[in-house]
Amino acid sequence: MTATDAPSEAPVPASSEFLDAEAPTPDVLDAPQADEAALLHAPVLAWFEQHARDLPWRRPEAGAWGVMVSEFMLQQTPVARVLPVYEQWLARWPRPADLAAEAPGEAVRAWGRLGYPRRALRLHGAAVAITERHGGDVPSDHGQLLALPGIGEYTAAAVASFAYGQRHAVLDTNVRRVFARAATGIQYPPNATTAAERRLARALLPADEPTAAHWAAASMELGALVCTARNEACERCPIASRCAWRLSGKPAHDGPPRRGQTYAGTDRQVRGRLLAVLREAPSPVPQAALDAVWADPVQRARALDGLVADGLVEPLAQGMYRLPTGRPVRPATHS
DNA sequence: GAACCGTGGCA
DNA sequence: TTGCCAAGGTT
Repeated sequence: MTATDAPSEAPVPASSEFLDAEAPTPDVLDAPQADEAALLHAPVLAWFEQHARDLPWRRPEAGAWGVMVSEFMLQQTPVARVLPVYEQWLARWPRPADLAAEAPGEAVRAWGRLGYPRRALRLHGAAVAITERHGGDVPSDHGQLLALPGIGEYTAAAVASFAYGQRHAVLDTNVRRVFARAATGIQYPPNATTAAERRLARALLPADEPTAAHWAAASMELGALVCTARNEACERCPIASRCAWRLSGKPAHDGPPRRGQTYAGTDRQVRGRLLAVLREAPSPVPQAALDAVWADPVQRARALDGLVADGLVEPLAQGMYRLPTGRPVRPATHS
């Protein structure tokens, strides 16, 4: 029997077919598939026990809020740069309500040079929503997490799993790369996350809830420390003997080039310079101070308009600008 | 789905 | 020196 002639039944090809991301995937794994997946779990979990980094958001005292803050900061930003900002952030705003009580501009300022400052604004917005809608406690429900600003599929699953021990497929760039290599046998995952990857991640998820939560953290850590994008360290990999990519001779990536980002000369660079001026200024700055950071007036104006539209900058009267206060600027009225 | 959104370290 | 890469989300 094959998957093609009996779609209503679970496909039962030989081992390794659980790796076929294109095959119809049953909700419940049949025994051979489950066994195959289980062979990966124990080595990775044991490796994690030995090699997991002692990161502050993994300590019990971090709580769900600490986990959530770390996830926002870690979106596209390396751990090493997050660490100091994370510590200062949690010391200053130990609970969501503490951040919610602040002006959003203070969150943008404290964000420093982590990059993508809209994340700071969204984290502030999430803190406000948590304070207003969830009694000040980070929700544990995946759907409620997903409804918060700045939280997408990955972050909702990560918070639910890491903070609350729930069973979710946590598909970040590290896990996607580990699965692409170990299970699918290719060097790099596709540019955008595919339905096949989600199916595979669900198929590989341990059935037991706490084990699934550990698996999520362990598979991610393996991608971050061993199965990295450039110099994979197969000699330190606990599942090297089962890695489809390695066993097939590590064929080079062939698909479309992985998207590169240009930066120099873009609006993003101009936005970054403009916001840096405002972050470092304790009080509103004049237009002239912003004009100094970029020569092209057209691009400069476009970037500043974008920042205002995004809510990252608040224009005042007399050509003055500042980080957002969160309170509407009182319109000049007569009275 | 593609484009856009920062910043800095490293091979 | 420069392109690649980093615990993504939103439009």
